[in-house]
Amino acid sequence: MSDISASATGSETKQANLAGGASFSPLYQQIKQLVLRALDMGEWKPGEVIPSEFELAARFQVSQGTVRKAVDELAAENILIRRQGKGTFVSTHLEPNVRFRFLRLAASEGRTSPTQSHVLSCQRIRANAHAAQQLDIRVGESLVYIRRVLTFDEVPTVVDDIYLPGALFKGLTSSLLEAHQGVPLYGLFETEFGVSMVRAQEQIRAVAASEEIAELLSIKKNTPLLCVDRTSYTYADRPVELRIGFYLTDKYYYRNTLI
Amino acid sequence: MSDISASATGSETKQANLAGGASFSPLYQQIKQLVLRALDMGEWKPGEVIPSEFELAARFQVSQGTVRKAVDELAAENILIRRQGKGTFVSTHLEPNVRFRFLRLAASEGRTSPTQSHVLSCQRIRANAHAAQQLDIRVGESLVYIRRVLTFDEVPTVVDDIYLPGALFKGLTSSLLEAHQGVPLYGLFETEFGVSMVRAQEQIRAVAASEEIAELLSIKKNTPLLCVDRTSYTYADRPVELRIGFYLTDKYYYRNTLI
DNA sequence: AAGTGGTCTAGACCACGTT
DNA sequence: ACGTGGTCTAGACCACTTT
Repeated sequence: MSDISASATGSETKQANLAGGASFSPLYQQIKQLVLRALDMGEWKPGEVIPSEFELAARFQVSQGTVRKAVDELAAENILIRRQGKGTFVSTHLEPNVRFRFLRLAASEGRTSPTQSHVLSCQRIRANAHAAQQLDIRVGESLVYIRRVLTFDEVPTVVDDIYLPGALFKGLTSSLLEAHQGVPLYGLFETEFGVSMVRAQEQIRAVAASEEIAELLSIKKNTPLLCVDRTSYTYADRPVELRIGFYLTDKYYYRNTLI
Repeated sequence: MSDISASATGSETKQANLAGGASFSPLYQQIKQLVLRALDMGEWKPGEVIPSEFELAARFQVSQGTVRKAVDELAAENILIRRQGKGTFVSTHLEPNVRFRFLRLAASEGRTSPTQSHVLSCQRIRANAHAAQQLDIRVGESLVYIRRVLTFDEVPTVVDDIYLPGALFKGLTSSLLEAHQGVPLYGLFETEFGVSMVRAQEQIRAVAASEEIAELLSIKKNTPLLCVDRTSYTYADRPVELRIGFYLTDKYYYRNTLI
């Protein structure tokens, strides 16, 4: 990124001819990466305003239009939120409107009443090979393991098994989770641990409910469930969460838009 | 859209103050709608080039930058494809790279070999209440009903039940489908019937395989399957296909990216 | 009134593909 | 050499929010 330095005047074009030689990328992509890096370093926290387009333009020595294009992409990825007249803000999982950004279950009919979350377990374990690979850590390193049940409209509907790198989530305990009842997990991760989930990849299968899961959802063994395998990433595209969810889909369904 | 008429000179701004009064929308959104309308009218067919940005700018009496923004959005929605040096093309389901744009099943391990499609049924039926509502037609109107099985790597994996408005798909018969073996259905719909699927909405559940479906997939009854309920839309956002898919997910999974 | 993002325009040059 | 999309800049005005 060291090629963002010289200033341009008049209509002199500043095409991004990198010094390194290896990879080329347009200026606005470089700006985007710089903004992402600043977000990753915690320079601006979720919910806060970032500097105006002109301030960023001055800081990075480019025109406002170039900053705009970088911010446009980050806004399209829900990482930033523009608010006309007010500024551009860092997205947060605590805002009511994007609270369930990553929960794709919708009701077959009618409303979705307030969701309830019950934590059944929160303990430290050691990473097995699969978790280590997915989370880009070493086998045997510390993990936080959380099991919880989500209840929609009084009906237990989701069992989540969540695995987090212990190094990033020091001090995450049952009592901390209990102390933040009603706060979405991803919101708590943001405020308490400075870890923002920005993107996730899911793999979905149909499975038969095990005895264990069936009991938690008050259903019969072998009831068909969605098994949703999720890996979540931060600003810097590092994987920081592994989550296996079992979704009961008789009253709710997983919705998706293909484009 | 009648407010796209007067020409602007110099730095005189042409903000989109509509005549109708009801709804306002930025110029580039109006251009986008005009392009969509042209696509819907079949002015440019899938695979063809559309006019250059400057030509479109002249046609709609706006600057090239405004056309660019409209085309940008359409390209982001995979409706148009930009090719530097060549032009902007209408997307098609026949291109190898986007052939399986709407099929989200990926292999758990390794490759996905050529998919085989076997049509089991293709007949005219009358729309029931549900289909009529979803497809925005009247109960009792003619539908084309197709049942087919998709086979991946020699393993029957998907059963699709497809419902199409008869009025749009006159002449769609088993023999026509057989005559186009190897061509994806959506590709055939484009070339033979001028119907382009541009967007789709899916609702996913886990279900137990019925006797009937189990037999088609060579599995045991009650095996858990993904049930994927899809409604597909054209350029003008009219629903033109209803599809219920049953996916066997022991070797394949449904993948999804959350942003 | 001042500051922010939102839109629109115009012109320059670059990279790619075709002729 | 030419035409296409891709990038970058600069300046104008609009709409919204806060002071």
